[in-house]
Amino acid sequence: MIRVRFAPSPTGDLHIGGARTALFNWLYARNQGGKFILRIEDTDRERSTLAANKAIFEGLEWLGLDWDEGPKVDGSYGPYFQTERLKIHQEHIQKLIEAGHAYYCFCTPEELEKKRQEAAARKEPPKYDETCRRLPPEKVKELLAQKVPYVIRFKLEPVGETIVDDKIRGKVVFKNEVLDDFVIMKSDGFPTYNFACVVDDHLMEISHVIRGDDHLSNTPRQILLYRAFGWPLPKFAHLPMILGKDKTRLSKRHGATSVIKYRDLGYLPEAVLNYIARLGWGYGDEEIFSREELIKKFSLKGVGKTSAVFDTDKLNWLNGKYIRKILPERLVDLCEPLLIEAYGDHDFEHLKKVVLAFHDRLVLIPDIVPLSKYFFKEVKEYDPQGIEKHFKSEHSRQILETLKEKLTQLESFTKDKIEPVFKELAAELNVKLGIVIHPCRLALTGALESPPMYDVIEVLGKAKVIARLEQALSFIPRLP
RNA sequence: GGCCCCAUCGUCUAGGGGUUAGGACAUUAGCUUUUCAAGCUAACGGCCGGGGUUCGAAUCCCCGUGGGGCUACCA
Repeated sequence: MIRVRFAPSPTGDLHIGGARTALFNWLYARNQGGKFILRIEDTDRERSTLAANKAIFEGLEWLGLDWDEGPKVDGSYGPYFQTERLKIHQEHIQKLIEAGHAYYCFCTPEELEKKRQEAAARKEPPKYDETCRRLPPEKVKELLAQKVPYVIRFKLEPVGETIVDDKIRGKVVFKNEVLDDFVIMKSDGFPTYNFACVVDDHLMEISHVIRGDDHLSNTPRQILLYRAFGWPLPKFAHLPMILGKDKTRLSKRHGATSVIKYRDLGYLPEAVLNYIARLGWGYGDEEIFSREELIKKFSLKGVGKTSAVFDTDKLNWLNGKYIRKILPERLVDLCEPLLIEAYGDHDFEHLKKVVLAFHDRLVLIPDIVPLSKYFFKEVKEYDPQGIEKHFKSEHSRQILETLKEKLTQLESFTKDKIEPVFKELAAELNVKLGIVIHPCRLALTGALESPPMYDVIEVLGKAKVIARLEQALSFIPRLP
């Protein structure tokens, strides 16, 4: 049985990088018919917050990455919050101590920091000097009795090498002598990442550890722990990192990095999902993948080794693609609250027509607000360039005048009835259609660009159209 | 500093000894004679450098360079 997990630490929103890791795990599980497990690594008591927990669930849920076991979903391998597994971790730490694989260390952080600096000054690797590893048992007992704060360190034999057999990178060899006696339990009694991760992955029977590249260097330490326990190794797969424009690790400096922020900016979850799937993964020449296609086509073989730069332009393109694909009702649902917020309550049928007029031209959902302004607000001013081009020309006044008359006479105010009016007028004046349309567009919208003219006229409605033509007609004579 | 990973257009990627090095985003141009988008077409643009191996290297090997990661009582 394939069992994979996403194991974020709740110290902030779900980041793009984390979301991509979650996605690849989820895809692998779904593709292989395995289980996707969510485990919250909250052993950093200082930085973990409840709000961050919620934010992670929210991000995953928005992307539709459902987990088979984890918080809110029972499984038989719980608990899924690491801090609730404290007893389990402590028991395992005791086992290692008893087996002679771990020991108490009473060095203070200050002492360690000092030693590190000294080592750096001597240009030596800042390894732990094993002071406490050599403490006689009586001394240890004494210090424990005196309640001197301590951590537990893993007793690492600095000989031989540890090979990480990675599904993406192949065999990676680490000499054990470059490692040191790392801490497995902090002085607050909580396990460190490397320890808790190993114990939980084993107990939860995780078959594949798929995680970011930044953990590759941690893997030999973890493998040594598996060995000390006598446990079998899971398969490892280290994903390439996601970088910002400047090729450094993606962070707040690069703008929006939290998945939820992308929702708030007006991106569609399927667009974000599609985009991050293509970061580090490819499938021939294909670019657009539905969730189902992603599940069908995903494989670890398709995952590359090179880090990827997050490119907002391409995300935007995808978002536009997906917006054009979604059902009208959904687009209306997405736009309605934004329009109401900007322009107040409006008749739903009218609002619906406005939104659909822009279906082809949105990149981000909130684009609807500025684009549709003239459907909700009066036209207060005209584009200056437009005035020059379309209000000062030979026929502009006559055109608007005639349009007003002809449109006033129209019984039904629909596209198919509106179109002939323009065609006839252009023919009468012997000018191109644009000559008639441009001044009209400016008069009705104040702008140089809009959806197709007849659509705008129909949606605007007769009363507003006539009123705006009159407004323009009284404006033009006042022009210098 | 030590150790580890990585290197194809600006960006995401396909290709893994013999290809005109393919696609996508972005950019530029053209077409859509109602604008702007959308759509379509085209152009621009790349195998980090140096050594090998080979008849032949973007592809395999080594070195260099560049970028990233780890080296915490963070995960």
